[in-house]
Parts: sequence; structure tokens; C-alpha cells
Amino acid sequence: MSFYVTTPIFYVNAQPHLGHAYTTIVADTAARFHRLNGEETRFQTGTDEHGDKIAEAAAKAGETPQEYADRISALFRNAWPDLDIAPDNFIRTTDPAHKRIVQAILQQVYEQGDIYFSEYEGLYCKGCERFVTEKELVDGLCPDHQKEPERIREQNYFFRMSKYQQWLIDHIKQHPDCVTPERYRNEVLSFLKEPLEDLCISRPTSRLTWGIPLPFDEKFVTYVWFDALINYISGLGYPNDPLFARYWPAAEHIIAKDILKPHAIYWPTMLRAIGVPMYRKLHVHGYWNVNEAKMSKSLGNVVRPGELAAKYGADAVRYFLLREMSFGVDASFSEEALLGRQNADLANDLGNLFARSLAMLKKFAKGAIPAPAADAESPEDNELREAALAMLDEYSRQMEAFAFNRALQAVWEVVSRANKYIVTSEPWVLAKDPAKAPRLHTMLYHLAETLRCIAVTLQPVMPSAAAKMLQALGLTPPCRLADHRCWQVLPPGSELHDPGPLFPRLDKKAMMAADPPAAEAAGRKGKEKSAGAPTMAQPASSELIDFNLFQKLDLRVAEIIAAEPIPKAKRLLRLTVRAPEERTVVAGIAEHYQPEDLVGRQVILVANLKPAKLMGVVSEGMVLAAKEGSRLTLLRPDTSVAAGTPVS
RNA sequence: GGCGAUGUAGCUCAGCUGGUUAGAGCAUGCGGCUCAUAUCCGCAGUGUCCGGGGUUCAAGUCCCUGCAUCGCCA
Repeated sequence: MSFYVTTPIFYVNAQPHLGHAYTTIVADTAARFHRLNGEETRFQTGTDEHGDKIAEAAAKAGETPQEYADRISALFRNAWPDLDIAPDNFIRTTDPAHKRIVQAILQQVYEQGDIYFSEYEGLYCKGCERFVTEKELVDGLCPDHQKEPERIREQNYFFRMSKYQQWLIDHIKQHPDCVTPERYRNEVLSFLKEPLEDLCISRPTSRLTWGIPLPFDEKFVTYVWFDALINYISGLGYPNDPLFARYWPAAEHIIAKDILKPHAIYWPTMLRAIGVPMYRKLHVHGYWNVNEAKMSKSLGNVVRPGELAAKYGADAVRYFLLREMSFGVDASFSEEALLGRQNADLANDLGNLFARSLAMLKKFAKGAIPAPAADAESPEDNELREAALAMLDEYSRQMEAFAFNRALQAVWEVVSRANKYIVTSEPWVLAKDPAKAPRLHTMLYHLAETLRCIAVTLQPVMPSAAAKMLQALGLTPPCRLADHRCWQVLPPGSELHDPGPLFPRLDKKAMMAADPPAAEAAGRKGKEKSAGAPTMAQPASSELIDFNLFQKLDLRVAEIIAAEPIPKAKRLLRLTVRAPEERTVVAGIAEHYQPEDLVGRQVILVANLKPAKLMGVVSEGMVLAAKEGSRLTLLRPDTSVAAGTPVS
């Protein structure tokens, strides 16, 4: 058995955000789970780097497209280790091997007559990188980009997707699990009820050069999907590498619902056209809604996975995302909810269970696995054992079905049961009577075995904490599931190690932004003293702020890479800065600085200011300046430093 | 406009093919224990199961209709 799991390759026009992180954590967790099942497993992620938007962004940044793609691609690649994500392959569409394979496939499909040349006319929105219909427009503007699309008439190459429509319908009907959860399968089938249009797969080089040239017409490059989707097989060295033969039949793609159509319709028909079997499964997940109001200011309004991991740890972030989202359905993210899970599930229930268990094993069993005695068993022991073993099965079923929340729920039922078991068994009472040592040791043994089952299941989800738990029990991770679906795995006498607190208990007030707790505290006080009317949250009256509040400010050195006046605005300049990601900042400095004098200059940026629209331009931050009367001067570091360097 | 999804306790959600007093976790209140990260255990609740009709001996669960939110398509 083998298992091949992929994430989409992420477009390098944005930094990694929560959605990317979730998809990739799911893939990593699935990969770890299948590896623990003893399957040969491969996990691939990567970046999609061609297209108009990339070429434009690169030009703005004063870089070549390749330099720009290198830089952003590295942001993705480097984001994953912080979340304990370990892909086997990180593919880039600019990899020479990938380009070669894309060209070979284009040539093949062209030769067999599934690609034809035709003319197309329509409204094209540069922001969307696609043709839009009249009906999509609002007041003649693209609703997403507020720009008027251009009328373009051009000749292009088209892929005969329609030819494979009936085959695809039949395939999906015959393989009910190939698109999952079911709601998305239904969506695909309903879409397929209408006749498919053929897929435009090229762009003329007159308009776009940053792409893979068509092998049969050098005046064109491939367009988006025919380039990007192929990564799933080019990353396996299609067609000749043994990796392809081994892993492709076991391919399972993970995507967010926004790219369902390309993956459930374009990709299967492409595969069919080149004679490659359909992938095994497509797993579709929903969106994370981020509730801005409840977000901590330190994170701004975009959740940066790296910052989350730094603040809460990879284990907690992974656990939260997997536990909180029911796969396929949208879920909401808030730091408050994350803190809730951290404290209730991880620190109180699980962490404390380990702490108290290990403390008792140390105190009452000399820090080693005690020997159980058959004649000292009680019904509670059996119940606990049955529950733990049943949980392992349930857990596996749910993990295989990508129902991570249910898998974890099943684990936590055993966590909770173990806590009850301790209270019912009262080991501290047994310990006072030497005659009850056999019962005490038998009970502790069952407890340790339960901890083992729990720790084994948590390996894919919380790799680092689970490893600590297993080591504490004297085991050496990774521990395969097959070796742990039974009782009496821990050998009596083997030594235990204190892992220390596994999950810190976090103070909510300290972790959250300064203002929400103020309102909460006011409410609580009111309750304690009198049933006073609800009071408005008042800003702290004191002039002094505490260090915590200061720390919420994300100040950084940024480099201005472009500056231009904003029409009709006397005082405003639109700055493009690198910090180190690129962003647009509107600054009220037009009366003091000429745009051309600013380019290349370093400034201090408040990077986590809530974005605001000024004269129709969205400003993502502000630059700091000193103001003396009518004079204004920008702050800058004493000596030049790398763009993005934090200020503290 | 067409199709579909969702609407259940203060919050987040479970409730498969209709069947006894509608559930879980969190939060809240009270009690207990002391091995433990002020942790854990027990008890206590509260719900016009979105509104309105209908089918049925029986509906959160099926049908019709309305409202709200979201998605896909045009």
C-alpha cells in the first residue's frame, strides 16, 4: 500500500496565510498518519509561479520575475518547518524538469488533436487574469478589482475538454468517493449537467511572456491550469520515474473549495487526454472565517501562520485547526477559540492527565512501569482498556475519512475517561495501605497503557508533543499504529521520564489585545458588586501603557520601492514598500517630499495597523514621521538594514 | 433568475434511513477530591430544534411555503 498526498501549489502573489497553512497541515497530518500505518507515503507541496500578476508584481518590486518568484516561494518553503510540516517534495512550476514535462504533455495532446487554435473575443480583467462576462460587471467595473476590463480579441489554443465530459460524469458516478465530502461531489455533478466549454490554455507572448512556451507555437505560453495542475505528476517524474508508478495510483489531492472546478473537471479531463488514470481522491475543505473584531492586534487582520506558531507553538495550532474544523465545512478562527482549546483540551485535560499520571507513577511505582496482577484487576480496568482499544479503531476510521475533528473527539473521550478512572480508583488512598500495592500497580499499569494509546494517536496531529509523551513512557517514536492496537505493550520495569509540562496554561488576558479584556473585566466587576447597568468600555485613562501593549505594535523597517501622487489628494502619496513583503501604504507627506526622492529610502512602518481606505486606495500600515510645527520629517534607521527588520 | 447548502442551549456544533423525558464541549452556578499545570470528578440547569402550513398513531428528522445567511451557476 502506498499513499500520495498533495496540497495545491500556492500562487506566489501573496504570503502564506491561515488557509494555506490549514491545507498543508491537513496534508502533513494525513501523510504522518499513513506513514504510521506502515504505508509508503509521499507528500508534495510547492509554488505556482507563472502568470501576469507575478510578472507585474516583480516589475513593481524592481526584480525579474524569477527573482521575485524565488523570494516568495522561499517564504512558503520556510513557513512550513515552523508548523512541523515536512513535505517530501517541494515543487516549483519554474523547475526545469516541470517545464519539460509540461511541454511534452502539451506536444502529445496537440499531436493527438485535442488542442486546437481558435479566436476569442471578450472582456478581460487584468486583476482576475481572465475573461469576464458582461453580467459579472458592476457599473462596468470588475467587482473584485474595481477596474474596467479591456475588450480583447485574440487567437488562442483550446483544449477539447468537452470531449471527455461524459467519461468524467460516468467516472464520478462509478467512484462515489473520488470527490469528497459528498456536497462537493454533488456540486461537480450538477456543474457537469451543462455542456462543458473547451478550455483556453494559452496566452500570446505579446501580452504575457512569463510562462512556459507552447512547444508547437513559440508565440504563445501556457496559461495557468495546464501548467499548474501537471505539478502533481511532474513532481513524481512522470512518465518514466519509478516514483510515478508507485505513487500515482494512490494520489489524494487536498484543496480548498475555491479551486474545485479546476481540480474536479479540468484536471481529470487532462489526465484522461494523456492516458493517465484518474487520481484516487479529491478532498475539498472549506474556508476559515477570521473574525476581525476578536483578533488580537498583534496579528493584524491577516493571520500569519508563522506568527501563530511562534506565539502558541506548532502543536497547539495544528490541534486547533484540525479539531475545530469539520472537514468540508467553513469554520471560524479566533484567537479566543484557540486559547480555549489550548487551556481546556490541551493544558487541563490532556497535559494535566499526563502530569498527574507520571507524578503518581514516580511516587507510587518508583518511576517505572509497574507490573499488573491479574487477580487485582477490577471492572474499571476492563472498561478503560476496552474504551482505549475501541478508540484506536474509531480514530483510524475517522482519520482515513479526513474527519479529523471526530478522530480527535474520540481521543478526548478517552482522555476524559482516564481522568475519571483516576478519581474512581483513588490511587492516593491505595498508596497508604501496603497491602493494596497489587491493586495500585495494576491500576497504574492500565493508566500508563491508556496514555500510550493516546500518545500514539496524537503523533500525526501534534508530532512534537506526542513524541515527548511516548518518550516519557519509555518508548521511542515514531510508534506504528499496528504495534499498538493491543494491551500490555509497555514492559513492566521499564523506566519513565518526566516530560515536564506538555502544554502551558495561558493567561487569556495577557494573550489577547488590551481592549477586549477591559470590557470583560468591567462586566465581571459589575456582577460582583451590584447589578449595575452595563458600562461602556472606557479607554484606559492613564497616560502610561504597559510593555505588553507596546509589544502589540509591529514596527518594522521598510524600504520604499515606489512612490506616486494620488490624484486629487494634496497631501497623500501612495507608497509601495517592502517590509519584507510588498505592501501599499498611503502617507500624508506629499507636501514635504517629492515621490522621486523617496524611492530606495528606508522608513519605519507600523505594520499591523488595521488597513484603511484613503482616497480609494487601501493603505496597509503607516510610516512614522516627526512633526515640528509645519515641518515634517520621516524617521529612518541610523544605518541601512534589511527590509522587514523588526523595531523594538 | 436557476440550483444547492445551512438555520438546534449564552457560544461552537452532534443528531444516520421519522419513534420513548432533544445531546456534547466551552462558558455559568453549587458540591467533592488532593495524585496533578488553581488542575480533575460529580450535580444543576436553561432550548416556540428559523417562521407558517401539511403527511403520520408519531417530525428537529419527510413534503409544501416564507424568511435569513452562504455557495455554485447564468
